Amino acid sequence: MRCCLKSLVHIFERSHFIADGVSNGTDALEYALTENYDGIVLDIMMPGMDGISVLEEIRKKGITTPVMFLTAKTEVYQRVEGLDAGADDYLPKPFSTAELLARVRAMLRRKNNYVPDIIEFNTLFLNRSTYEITFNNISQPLSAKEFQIMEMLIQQPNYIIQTEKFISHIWGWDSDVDTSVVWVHISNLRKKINSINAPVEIRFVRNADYIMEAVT
Amino acid sequence: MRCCLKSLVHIFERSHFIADGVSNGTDALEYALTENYDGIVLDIMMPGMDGISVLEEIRKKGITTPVMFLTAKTEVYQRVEGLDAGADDYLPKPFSTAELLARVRAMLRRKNNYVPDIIEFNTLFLNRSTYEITFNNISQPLSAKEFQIMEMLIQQPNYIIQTEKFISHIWGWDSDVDTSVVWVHISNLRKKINSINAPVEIRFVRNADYIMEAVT
DNA sequence: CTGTTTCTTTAGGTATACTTTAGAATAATA
DNA sequence: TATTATTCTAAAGTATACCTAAAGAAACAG
Repeated sequence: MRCCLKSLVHIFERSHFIADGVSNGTDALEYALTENYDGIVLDIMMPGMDGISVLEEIRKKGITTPVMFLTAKTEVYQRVEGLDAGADDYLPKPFSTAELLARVRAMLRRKNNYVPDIIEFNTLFLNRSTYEITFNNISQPLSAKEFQIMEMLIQQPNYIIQTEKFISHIWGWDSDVDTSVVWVHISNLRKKINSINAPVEIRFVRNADYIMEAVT
Repeated sequence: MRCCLKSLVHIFERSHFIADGVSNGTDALEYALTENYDGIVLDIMMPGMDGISVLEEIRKKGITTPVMFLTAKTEVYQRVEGLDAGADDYLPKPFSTAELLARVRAMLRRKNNYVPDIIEFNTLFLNRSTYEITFNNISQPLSAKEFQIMEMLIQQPNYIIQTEKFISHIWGWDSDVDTSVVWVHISNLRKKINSINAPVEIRFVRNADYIMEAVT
Protein backbone atom coordinates (compact mmCIF):
# COMPACT_ATOMS: atom_id res chain seq x y z
CA MET A 1 0.00 0.00 0.00
CA ARG A 2 0.96 3.58 -0.38
CA CYS A 3 1.67 5.07 2.93
CA CYS A 4 -0.27 8.25 3.11
CA LEU A 5 -0.96 9.43 6.62
CA LYS A 6 -4.66 9.98 6.11
CA SER A 7 -5.25 6.53 4.71
CA LEU A 8 -3.28 4.97 7.53
CA VAL A 9 -5.47 6.67 10.11
CA HIS A 10 -8.47 5.60 8.09
CA ILE A 11 -7.39 1.98 8.06
CA PHE A 12 -7.02 1.98 11.81
CA GLU A 13 -10.34 3.66 12.32
CA ARG A 14 -12.09 1.23 10.07
CA SER A 15 -10.67 -1.51 12.23
CA HIS A 16 -12.12 0.07 15.35
CA PHE A 17 -8.95 1.62 16.58
CA ILE A 18 -8.96 5.21 17.69
CA ALA A 19 -6.05 6.79 15.90
CA ASP A 20 -4.37 10.15 15.76
CA GLY A 21 -2.08 11.01 12.88
CA VAL A 22 0.73 13.54 12.84
CA SER A 23 3.06 14.22 9.96
CA ASN A 24 6.35 15.11 11.58
CA GLY A 25 8.67 13.79 14.24
CA THR A 26 8.38 16.60 16.76
CA ASP A 27 4.60 16.37 16.82
CA ALA A 28 4.85 12.61 17.09
CA LEU A 29 7.04 12.94 20.15
CA GLU A 30 4.72 15.44 21.74
CA TYR A 31 1.71 13.19 21.22
CA ALA A 32 3.57 10.13 22.40
CA LEU A 33 4.65 11.80 25.62
CA THR A 34 1.05 12.21 26.69
CA GLU A 35 1.12 8.47 27.39
CA ASN A 36 -2.43 8.30 26.17
CA TYR A 37 -1.90 5.58 23.59
CA ASP A 38 -1.99 1.82 23.62
CA GLY A 39 0.49 1.71 20.78
CA ILE A 40 2.47 3.92 18.44
CA VAL A 41 3.28 3.42 14.77
CA LEU A 42 6.27 5.48 13.67
CA ASP A 43 7.68 6.09 10.24
CA ILE A 44 11.47 6.16 10.37
CA MET A 45 11.67 8.83 7.71
CA MET A 46 9.85 11.89 8.96
CA PRO A 47 10.39 15.58 8.64
CA GLY A 48 11.55 17.35 11.77
CA MET A 49 12.82 14.40 13.74
CA ASP A 50 13.42 10.86 12.55
CA GLY A 51 11.49 7.96 14.05
CA ILE A 52 14.42 6.42 15.85
CA SER A 53 15.20 9.67 17.67
CA VAL A 54 11.54 10.01 18.60
CA LEU A 55 11.59 6.50 20.02
CA GLU A 56 14.76 7.18 21.95
CA GLU A 57 13.20 10.24 23.53
CA ILE A 58 10.06 8.29 24.38
CA ARG A 59 12.00 5.53 26.08
CA LYS A 60 14.23 8.03 27.89
CA LYS A 61 11.13 9.37 29.57
CA GLY A 62 10.38 5.90 30.85
CA ILE A 63 7.35 5.49 28.62
CA THR A 64 6.83 1.89 27.63
CA THR A 65 4.01 2.26 25.11
CA PRO A 66 4.68 -0.33 22.40
CA VAL A 67 6.12 1.14 19.22
CA MET A 68 6.17 -0.24 15.69
CA PHE A 69 8.36 1.17 12.96
CA LEU A 70 7.30 1.55 9.36
CA THR A 71 9.94 2.15 6.79
CA ALA A 72 10.95 1.82 3.22
CA LYS A 73 14.45 1.00 4.29
CA THR A 74 14.68 -2.70 4.67
CA GLU A 75 18.35 -2.75 5.39
CA VAL A 76 19.23 -4.94 8.27
CA TYR A 77 21.25 -2.36 10.14
CA GLN A 78 18.27 -0.02 10.24
CA ARG A 79 16.09 -2.76 11.57
CA VAL A 80 18.56 -3.54 14.30
CA GLU A 81 18.88 0.13 15.12
CA GLY A 82 15.11 0.40 15.55
CA LEU A 83 14.86 -2.62 17.78
CA ASP A 84 17.84 -1.48 19.79
CA ALA A 85 16.15 1.81 20.45
CA GLY A 86 13.30 -0.09 22.06
CA ALA A 87 10.85 -0.77 19.22
CA ASP A 88 8.51 -3.71 19.57
CA ASP A 89 8.13 -4.50 15.90
CA TYR A 90 9.32 -3.40 12.51
CA LEU A 91 7.32 -3.45 9.30
CA PRO A 92 9.09 -2.91 5.99
CA LYS A 93 7.20 -1.18 3.18
CA PRO A 94 5.42 -2.12 1.11
CA PHE A 95 2.99 -3.97 3.31
CA SER A 96 -0.65 -4.96 3.13
CA THR A 97 -3.34 -3.41 5.26
CA ALA A 98 -4.01 -6.77 6.79
CA GLU A 99 -0.41 -7.32 7.68
CA LEU A 100 -0.15 -3.93 9.30
CA LEU A 101 -3.29 -4.50 11.34
CA ALA A 102 -2.33 -8.02 12.29
CA ARG A 103 1.13 -6.96 13.45
CA VAL A 104 -0.21 -4.02 15.42
CA ARG A 105 -2.75 -6.26 17.06
CA ALA A 106 -0.12 -8.85 17.85
CA MET A 107 2.06 -6.14 19.34
CA LEU A 108 -0.77 -4.89 21.55
CA ARG A 109 -1.59 -8.43 22.59
CA ARG A 110 2.00 -9.08 23.54
CA LYS A 111 2.19 -5.91 25.55
CA ASN A 112 -1.27 -5.85 27.11
CA ASN A 113 -1.14 -9.49 27.88
CA TYR A 114 -3.26 -9.10 30.99
CA VAL A 115 -0.31 -10.17 33.05
CA PRO A 116 -0.28 -7.70 35.85
CA ASP A 117 3.22 -6.50 36.34
CA ILE A 118 4.20 -6.90 39.89
CA ILE A 119 7.34 -5.42 41.35
CA GLU A 120 8.87 -6.99 44.45
CA PHE A 121 11.30 -5.74 47.04
CA ASN A 122 12.19 -7.77 50.08
CA THR A 123 8.94 -9.77 49.91
CA LEU A 124 6.77 -6.68 49.54
CA PHE A 125 4.88 -6.71 46.25
CA LEU A 126 3.54 -3.75 44.35
CA ASN A 127 0.79 -4.62 41.89
CA ARG A 128 0.80 -2.11 39.10
CA SER A 129 -2.61 -3.06 37.79
CA THR A 130 -4.57 -2.90 41.02
CA TYR A 131 -2.42 -0.30 42.78
CA GLU A 132 -2.00 -2.51 45.79
CA ILE A 133 0.90 -3.43 48.00
CA THR A 134 0.89 -6.97 49.29
CA PHE A 135 2.87 -8.71 52.01
CA ASN A 136 2.06 -12.15 53.33
CA ASN A 137 -1.14 -12.24 51.27
CA ILE A 138 -2.38 -9.13 53.00
CA SER A 139 -3.06 -6.30 50.61
CA GLN A 140 -3.51 -2.63 51.01
CA PRO A 141 -4.79 -0.45 48.20
CA LEU A 142 -2.85 2.70 47.43
CA SER A 143 -4.19 5.95 46.10
CA ALA A 144 -2.87 7.24 42.81
CA LYS A 145 -0.27 9.54 44.35
CA GLU A 146 0.79 6.99 46.92
CA PHE A 147 1.17 4.45 44.18
CA GLN A 148 3.33 6.68 42.05
CA ILE A 149 5.61 7.51 44.94
CA MET A 150 5.81 3.85 45.91
CA GLU A 151 6.57 2.89 42.33
CA MET A 152 9.46 5.33 42.10
CA LEU A 153 10.91 4.13 45.38
CA ILE A 154 10.57 0.41 44.73
CA GLN A 155 12.07 0.66 41.29
CA GLN A 156 15.22 2.07 42.83
CA PRO A 157 15.47 0.52 46.27
CA ASN A 158 18.47 1.60 48.30
CA TYR A 159 18.84 4.71 46.22
CA ILE A 160 18.06 8.23 47.31
CA ILE A 161 15.20 10.04 45.57
CA GLN A 162 14.89 13.78 46.08
CA THR A 163 11.59 15.36 46.94
CA GLU A 164 11.99 17.50 43.84
CA LYS A 165 12.25 14.34 41.72
CA PHE A 166 8.93 13.13 43.06
CA ILE A 167 7.33 16.44 42.27
CA SER A 168 8.69 16.78 38.76
CA HIS A 169 7.91 13.17 37.90
CA ILE A 170 4.47 12.90 39.44
CA TRP A 171 3.07 16.41 39.31
CA GLY A 172 5.04 17.60 36.31
CA TRP A 173 8.09 19.80 35.99
CA ASP A 174 6.02 22.97 35.86
CA SER A 175 3.79 22.22 38.81
CA ASP A 176 3.79 24.42 41.85
CA VAL A 177 2.89 21.96 44.55
CA ASP A 178 4.62 22.41 47.82
CA THR A 179 7.19 19.88 49.04
CA SER A 180 4.97 19.31 52.04
CA VAL A 181 2.49 17.60 49.76
CA VAL A 182 5.06 14.88 49.13
CA TRP A 183 5.67 14.62 52.85
CA VAL A 184 2.00 14.11 53.54
CA HIS A 185 1.73 11.36 50.95
CA ILE A 186 4.85 9.66 52.25
CA SER A 187 3.41 9.78 55.71
CA ASN A 188 0.26 8.06 54.53
CA LEU A 189 2.27 5.55 52.54
CA ARG A 190 4.32 4.65 55.60
CA LYS A 191 1.13 4.06 57.54
CA LYS A 192 -0.09 1.66 54.89
CA ILE A 193 3.24 -0.15 54.72
CA ASN A 194 3.17 -0.53 58.49
CA SER A 195 -0.42 -1.69 58.50
CA ILE A 196 0.58 -4.85 56.64
CA ASN A 197 3.83 -5.22 58.58
CA ALA A 198 5.90 -5.24 55.44
CA PRO A 199 9.61 -5.46 56.12
CA VAL A 200 10.57 -2.32 54.27
CA GLU A 201 10.75 1.27 55.29
CA ILE A 202 10.93 4.61 53.62
CA ARG A 203 13.81 6.25 55.40
CA PHE A 204 14.59 9.90 55.25
CA VAL A 205 18.18 10.95 54.78
CA ARG A 206 18.85 14.50 55.80
CA ASN A 207 19.90 16.76 52.97
CA ALA A 208 19.42 13.94 50.55
CA ASP A 209 15.78 12.90 50.91
CA TYR A 210 14.01 9.56 50.63
CA ILE A 211 15.21 6.02 50.25
CA MET A 212 13.45 2.66 50.37
CA GLU A 213 15.24 0.09 52.45
CA ALA A 214 14.75 -3.37 53.80
CA VAL A 215 14.05 -3.80 57.47
CA THR A 216 15.62 -6.82 59.08
CA MET B 1 -36.99 -14.94 6.74
CA ARG B 2 -36.07 -12.22 4.38
CA CYS B 3 -32.43 -11.50 4.52
CA CYS B 4 -32.06 -7.81 4.94
CA LEU B 5 -28.71 -6.83 6.39
CA LYS B 6 -30.10 -4.63 9.11
CA SER B 7 -32.47 -7.23 10.37
CA LEU B 8 -29.69 -9.83 10.38
CA VAL B 9 -27.51 -7.63 12.54
CA HIS B 10 -30.51 -7.03 14.71
CA ILE B 11 -31.17 -10.72 15.14
CA PHE B 12 -27.64 -11.31 16.29
CA GLU B 13 -27.70 -8.38 18.66
CA ARG B 14 -30.94 -9.58 20.16
CA SER B 15 -29.22 -12.82 20.89
CA HIS B 16 -26.41 -11.08 22.71
CA PHE B 17 -23.92 -11.27 19.89
CA ILE B 18 -21.98 -8.19 18.96
CA ALA B 19 -22.33 -7.88 15.21
CA ASP B 20 -21.17 -5.62 12.40
CA GLY B 21 -22.92 -5.62 9.07
CA VAL B 22 -21.51 -4.64 5.70
CA SER B 23 -23.31 -4.77 2.42
CA ASN B 24 -20.66 -5.66 -0.13
CA GLY B 25 -17.89 -8.17 -0.62
CA THR B 26 -14.91 -5.84 -0.49
CA ASP B 27 -15.97 -4.34 2.82
CA ALA B 28 -16.69 -7.81 4.13
CA LEU B 29 -13.15 -8.86 3.29
CA GLU B 30 -11.65 -5.82 4.92
CA TYR B 31 -13.62 -6.36 8.10
CA ALA B 32 -12.83 -10.05 8.15
CA LEU B 33 -9.12 -9.40 7.81
CA THR B 34 -9.11 -7.50 11.06
CA GLU B 35 -9.40 -10.86 12.82
CA ASN B 36 -11.67 -9.22 15.33
CA TYR B 37 -14.50 -11.66 14.95
CA ASP B 38 -15.41 -14.98 16.46
CA GLY B 39 -17.35 -15.89 13.35
CA ILE B 40 -18.39 -14.58 9.96
CA VAL B 41 -21.66 -15.00 8.10
CA LEU B 42 -21.28 -14.41 4.37
CA ASP B 43 -23.87 -14.11 1.68
CA ILE B 44 -22.64 -15.76 -1.50
CA MET B 45 -24.33 -13.19 -3.67
CA MET B 46 -22.90 -9.81 -2.84
CA PRO B 47 -22.08 -6.72 -4.84
CA GLY B 48 -18.39 -6.00 -5.30
CA MET B 49 -17.02 -9.42 -4.52
CA ASP B 50 -18.87 -12.69 -4.12
CA GLY B 51 -18.79 -14.57 -0.87
CA ILE B 52 -16.69 -17.43 -2.10
CA SER B 53 -13.95 -15.12 -3.31
CA VAL B 54 -14.04 -13.29 0.00
CA LEU B 55 -13.63 -16.56 1.85
CA GLU B 56 -10.76 -17.61 -0.39
CA GLU B 57 -8.98 -14.36 0.33
CA ILE B 58 -9.58 -14.75 4.04
CA ARG B 59 -8.18 -18.25 4.09
CA LYS B 60 -5.24 -17.23 1.90
CA LYS B 61 -4.20 -14.85 4.63
CA GLY B 62 -4.20 -17.72 7.06
CA ILE B 63 -7.17 -16.46 8.99
CA THR B 64 -9.18 -19.29 10.47
CA THR B 65 -12.21 -17.41 11.76
CA PRO B 66 -15.16 -19.74 11.15
CA VAL B 67 -17.34 -18.77 8.20
CA MET B 68 -20.93 -19.64 7.41
CA PHE B 69 -22.48 -19.08 3.99
CA LEU B 70 -25.98 -17.88 3.40
CA THR B 71 -27.46 -18.27 -0.02
CA ALA B 72 -30.53 -18.64 -2.09
CA LYS B 73 -28.76 -21.07 -4.33
CA THR B 74 -29.31 -24.49 -2.99
CA GLU B 75 -27.56 -26.25 -5.78
CA VAL B 76 -25.22 -28.94 -4.60
CA TYR B 77 -22.25 -27.82 -6.63
CA GLN B 78 -22.37 -24.40 -5.02
CA ARG B 79 -22.45 -25.97 -1.62
CA VAL B 80 -19.39 -28.02 -2.37
CA GLU B 81 -17.64 -25.02 -3.77
CA GLY B 82 -18.28 -23.14 -0.55
CA LEU B 83 -17.04 -25.87 1.70
CA ASP B 84 -14.00 -26.42 -0.50
CA ALA B 85 -13.07 -22.82 -0.06
CA GLY B 86 -12.96 -23.36 3.67
CA ALA B 87 -16.45 -22.61 4.92
CA ASP B 88 -17.58 -24.20 8.14
CA ASP B 89 -21.28 -24.33 7.43
CA TYR B 90 -23.80 -23.51 4.76
CA LEU B 91 -27.33 -22.31 5.33
CA PRO B 92 -29.76 -22.26 2.40
CA LYS B 93 -32.44 -19.58 2.30
CA PRO B 94 -35.07 -19.38 3.42
CA PHE B 95 -34.22 -20.21 6.99
CA SER B 96 -35.66 -19.43 10.39
CA THR B 97 -34.08 -17.10 12.88
CA ALA B 98 -33.77 -19.94 15.32
CA GLU B 99 -32.03 -22.15 12.81
CA LEU B 100 -29.57 -19.44 11.89
CA LEU B 101 -28.69 -18.75 15.50
CA ALA B 102 -28.45 -22.43 16.38
CA ARG B 103 -26.14 -23.14 13.45
CA VAL B 104 -23.95 -20.14 14.19
CA ARG B 105 -23.69 -21.15 17.81
CA ALA B 106 -22.86 -24.70 16.80
CA MET B 107 -20.24 -23.43 14.41
CA LEU B 108 -18.63 -21.28 17.09
CA ARG B 109 -18.69 -24.18 19.52
CA ARG B 110 -17.08 -26.52 17.01
CA LYS B 111 -14.39 -24.09 16.05
CA ASN B 112 -13.76 -22.23 19.23
CA ASN B 113 -13.72 -25.30 21.39
CA TYR B 114 -11.76 -23.23 23.83
CA VAL B 115 -14.90 -21.18 24.35
CA PRO B 116 -17.11 -23.34 26.49
CA ASP B 117 -20.80 -22.74 26.78
CA ILE B 118 -20.55 -22.51 30.52
CA ILE B 119 -17.83 -20.52 32.18
CA GLU B 120 -17.02 -21.00 35.82
CA PHE B 121 -15.22 -18.90 38.35
CA ASN B 122 -15.02 -19.84 41.97
CA THR B 123 -18.17 -22.01 41.77
CA LEU B 124 -20.17 -19.30 40.04
CA PHE B 125 -21.30 -20.44 36.59
CA LEU B 126 -22.18 -18.27 33.64
CA ASN B 127 -24.30 -20.04 31.07
CA ARG B 128 -23.76 -18.54 27.65
CA SER B 129 -26.83 -19.99 26.04
CA THR B 130 -29.38 -19.17 28.71
CA TYR B 131 -27.62 -15.99 29.92
CA GLU B 132 -27.92 -17.05 33.49
CA ILE B 133 -25.56 -17.06 36.40
CA THR B 134 -25.84 -20.03 38.69
CA PHE B 135 -24.52 -20.75 42.14
CA ASN B 136 -25.59 -23.67 44.26
CA ASN B 137 -28.31 -24.60 41.77
CA ILE B 138 -29.84 -21.17 42.13
CA SER B 139 -29.98 -19.25 38.90
CA GLN B 140 -30.51 -15.66 38.03
CA PRO B 141 -31.14 -14.54 34.45
CA LEU B 142 -29.07 -11.65 33.14
CA SER B 143 -30.06 -9.04 30.63
CA ALA B 144 -28.01 -8.69 27.45
CA LYS B 145 -25.80 -5.90 28.73
CA GLU B 146 -25.36 -7.49 32.12
CA PHE B 147 -24.41 -10.71 30.41
CA GLN B 148 -21.81 -9.10 28.21
CA ILE B 149 -20.22 -7.29 31.12
CA MET B 150 -20.25 -10.45 33.18
CA GLU B 151 -18.73 -12.41 30.32
CA MET B 152 -15.84 -9.98 29.98
CA LEU B 153 -15.17 -10.02 33.70
CA ILE B 154 -15.37 -13.77 34.17
CA GLN B 155 -13.13 -14.47 31.21
CA GLN B 156 -10.39 -12.51 32.88
CA PRO B 157 -10.96 -12.91 36.59
CA ASN B 158 -8.49 -11.13 38.83
CA TYR B 159 -7.57 -8.75 36.07
CA ILE B 160 -8.56 -5.15 35.74
CA ILE B 161 -10.95 -4.15 32.97
CA GLN B 162 -11.31 -0.47 32.25
CA THR B 163 -14.70 1.13 31.85
CA GLU B 164 -13.57 2.25 28.41
CA LYS B 165 -12.86 -1.38 27.48
CA PHE B 166 -16.41 -2.34 28.34
CA ILE B 167 -17.75 0.49 26.25
CA SER B 168 -15.62 -0.16 23.19
CA HIS B 169 -16.25 -3.89 23.31
CA ILE B 170 -19.95 -3.90 24.09
CA TRP B 171 -21.25 -0.65 22.65
CA GLY B 172 -18.65 -0.29 19.90
CA TRP B 173 -15.58 1.88 19.49
CA ASP B 174 -17.57 4.77 18.05
CA SER B 175 -20.37 4.78 20.55
CA ASP B 176 -20.98 7.78 22.70
CA VAL B 177 -22.52 6.16 25.73
CA ASP B 178 -21.54 7.67 29.00
CA THR B 179 -19.36 5.78 31.43
CA SER B 180 -22.20 6.02 33.94
CA VAL B 181 -24.15 3.56 31.83
CA VAL B 182 -21.54 0.93 32.62
CA TRP B 183 -21.73 1.87 36.28
CA VAL B 184 -25.49 1.37 36.32
CA HIS B 185 -25.25 -2.05 34.70
CA ILE B 186 -22.51 -3.10 37.07
CA SER B 187 -24.62 -1.98 39.97
CA ASN B 188 -27.49 -4.15 38.74
CA LEU B 189 -25.15 -7.03 38.06
CA ARG B 190 -23.81 -6.85 41.61
CA LYS B 191 -27.33 -7.01 42.95
CA LYS B 192 -27.97 -10.18 40.97
CA ILE B 193 -24.69 -11.74 42.07
CA ASN B 194 -25.58 -10.95 45.66
CA SER B 195 -29.10 -12.27 45.30
CA ILE B 196 -27.75 -15.78 44.76
CA ASN B 197 -25.00 -15.33 47.35
CA ALA B 198 -22.32 -16.21 44.84
CA PRO B 199 -18.83 -16.02 46.33
CA VAL B 200 -17.49 -13.53 43.84
CA GLU B 201 -17.48 -9.80 43.74
CA ILE B 202 -16.94 -7.12 41.19
CA ARG B 203 -14.52 -4.90 42.93
CA PHE B 204 -13.75 -1.42 41.84
CA VAL B 205 -10.17 -0.24 41.91
CA ARG B 206 -9.89 3.51 41.85
CA ASN B 207 -8.18 4.83 38.77
CA ALA B 208 -8.00 1.37 37.32
CA ASP B 209 -11.59 0.24 37.12
CA TYR B 210 -13.28 -3.12 37.53
CA ILE B 211 -12.02 -6.53 38.50
CA MET B 212 -13.78 -9.78 39.29
CA GLU B 213 -12.52 -11.50 42.36
CA ALA B 214 -13.31 -14.43 44.59
CA VAL B 215 -14.79 -13.72 47.97
CA THR B 216 -13.62 -15.99 50.72
C1' DC C 1 19.86 24.85 76.98
C1' DT C 2 17.26 27.56 73.70
C1' DG C 3 15.78 28.74 69.32
C1' DT C 4 15.64 27.48 64.56
C1' DT C 5 15.21 24.46 60.92
C1' DT C 6 13.45 20.51 58.93
C1' DC C 7 10.67 16.80 58.64
C1' DT C 8 6.28 14.22 60.42
C1' DT C 9 1.79 13.82 61.36
C1' DT C 10 -3.00 15.23 61.92
C1' DA C 11 -7.20 17.32 60.69
C1' DG C 12 -10.50 19.57 57.75
C1' DG C 13 -12.47 21.61 53.43
C1' DT C 14 -13.07 20.79 48.74
C1' DA C 15 -13.01 18.33 44.64
C1' DT C 16 -13.47 14.14 42.31
C1' DA C 17 -15.24 9.75 41.27
C1' DC C 18 -18.05 5.87 41.91
C1' DT C 19 -22.78 3.91 43.62
C1' DT C 20 -27.31 3.74 43.75
C1' DT C 21 -31.99 5.01 42.95
C1' DA C 22 -35.84 6.26 40.36
C1' DG C 23 -38.05 7.33 36.39
C1' DA C 24 -38.30 8.11 31.31
C1' DA C 25 -37.44 6.26 26.81
C1' DT C 26 -36.93 2.36 24.16
C1' DA C 27 -37.47 -2.24 22.75
C1' DA C 28 -39.42 -7.00 23.23
C1' DT C 29 -43.34 -9.95 23.82
C1' DA C 30 -47.87 -11.37 23.64
C1' DT D 1 -52.20 -2.68 20.81
C1' DA D 2 -51.13 -3.37 25.69
C1' DT D 3 -47.88 -5.16 28.78
C1' DT D 4 -43.49 -6.09 30.30
C1' DA D 5 -38.61 -5.88 30.46
C1' DT D 6 -34.49 -3.50 29.37
C1' DT D 7 -31.66 0.30 28.77
C1' DC D 8 -30.37 4.80 29.51
C1' DT D 9 -30.57 9.46 31.91
C1' DA D 10 -30.44 12.33 35.70
C1' DA D 11 -29.60 13.28 40.11
C1' DA D 12 -28.84 12.46 44.93
C1' DG D 13 -25.78 9.91 47.97
C1' DT D 14 -21.41 8.27 49.59
C1' DA D 15 -16.68 7.50 49.84
C1' DT D 16 -12.10 8.67 48.89
C1' DA D 17 -8.25 11.54 47.57
C1' DC D 18 -5.96 15.65 47.56
C1' DC D 19 -4.15 19.76 49.24
C1' DT D 20 -3.76 23.28 52.96
C1' DA D 21 -2.58 24.63 57.25
C1' DA D 22 -0.98 24.03 61.49
C1' DA D 23 0.69 21.53 65.50
C1' DG D 24 4.25 18.14 67.02
C1' DA D 25 8.89 16.05 67.13
C1' DA D 26 13.66 15.44 65.97
C1' DA D 27 18.06 17.33 64.61
C1' DC D 28 21.11 20.97 64.67
C1' DA D 29 23.45 25.55 65.67
C1' DG D 30 24.67 28.74 68.68
